[in-house]
Amino acid sequence: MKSNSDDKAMQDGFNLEGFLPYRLSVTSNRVSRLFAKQYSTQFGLTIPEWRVLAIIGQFGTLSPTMVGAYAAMDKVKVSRAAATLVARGLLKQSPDPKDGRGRLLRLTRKGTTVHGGVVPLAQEIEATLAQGLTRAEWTALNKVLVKLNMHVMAIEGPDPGDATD
Amino acid sequence: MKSNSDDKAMQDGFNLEGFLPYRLSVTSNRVSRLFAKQYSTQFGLTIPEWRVLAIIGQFGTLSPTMVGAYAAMDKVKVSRAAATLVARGLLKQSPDPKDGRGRLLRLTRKGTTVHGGVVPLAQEIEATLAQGLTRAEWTALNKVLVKLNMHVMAIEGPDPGDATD
DNA sequence: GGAATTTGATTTCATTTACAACGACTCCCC
DNA sequence: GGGGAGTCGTTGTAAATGAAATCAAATTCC
Repeated sequence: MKSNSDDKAMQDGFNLEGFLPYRLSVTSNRVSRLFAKQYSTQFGLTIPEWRVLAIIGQFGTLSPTMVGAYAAMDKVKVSRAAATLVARGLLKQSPDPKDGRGRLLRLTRKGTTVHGGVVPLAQEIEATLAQGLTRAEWTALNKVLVKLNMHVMAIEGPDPGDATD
Repeated sequence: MKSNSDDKAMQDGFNLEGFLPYRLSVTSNRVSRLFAKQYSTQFGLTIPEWRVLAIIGQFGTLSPTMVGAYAAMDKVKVSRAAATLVARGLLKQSPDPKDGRGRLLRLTRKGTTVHGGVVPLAQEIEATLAQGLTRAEWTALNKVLVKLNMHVMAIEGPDPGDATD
């Protein structure tokens, strides 16, 4: 892999490498791939699926809409992820007695077991990632991401849901 | 949108909100959406397309492989983005005289013009983003993302290409 | 020098995804 | 209490994506 560093480079001041949105995308995708691979091989779960599982494990019985709100996923993705989790016996879906349109999602016994295995894996991967940064960098990164996210939300206006992966 | 904060929450110590890979994904996707919308409406370009355009604008004549290396895109995506850019007359593709398998991509006159419009838009959007953070936070974010990216590369092993969006 | 392997780029195919339409139901208001 | 508007969740469809197959040309190794 040879580079033609001088040919025409830097003719204008633009440099993709130093372009933050690009960096953000590349790093995020790389991290997501790492997770996706782990969850896929160890539990046969996609990222949307494990997010739904994590949220319901954390908050208990929830409507799909609530799951989407907590997990920053649009309703289509929640619906399909929930459908496959139900099909695999990890989630139970029942009608909402308070609202004929709504559904309620909760973990089955099996789902609880899987959730119990999934959370430690997430924390383990996160710990591996954290080893690449100092503690100060890590907490700063988290804080700045939240701040940037809120800023973009303010610019972009209302929320279409989130999280491509 | 009412919350059931106490029902069952925090039964274990896991909290998606504070989970860095999740934060990274959500913020990255939101930023990408913002860019995608701007490029789509103002230039009719997708993100892969504008990346290819930006890279070739920056470095001059390049092979698709090189474009992929600089832009962190896998070769399929480069190939398709290049094909549509060629079809729209922004790029010219020619055989590589040095290597019968290779191709060379360069900007057409029209492509140069569009590139000249695309870069300022990118910088403008970036500037808007930057307003949400202090200068120190901004540079720190960039640096930490690079560091994290390198760490994950080391863990994950060889590079399959990148950048979903 | 010629078979076997490797590499650059494209194409094919199965999967994933987003967008829009839909059916079912609730809410609001006259 | 009945009609219109809005909401919840699912499904259909068209585009985007990635993995593997393919094709052509170069490189390697007897």
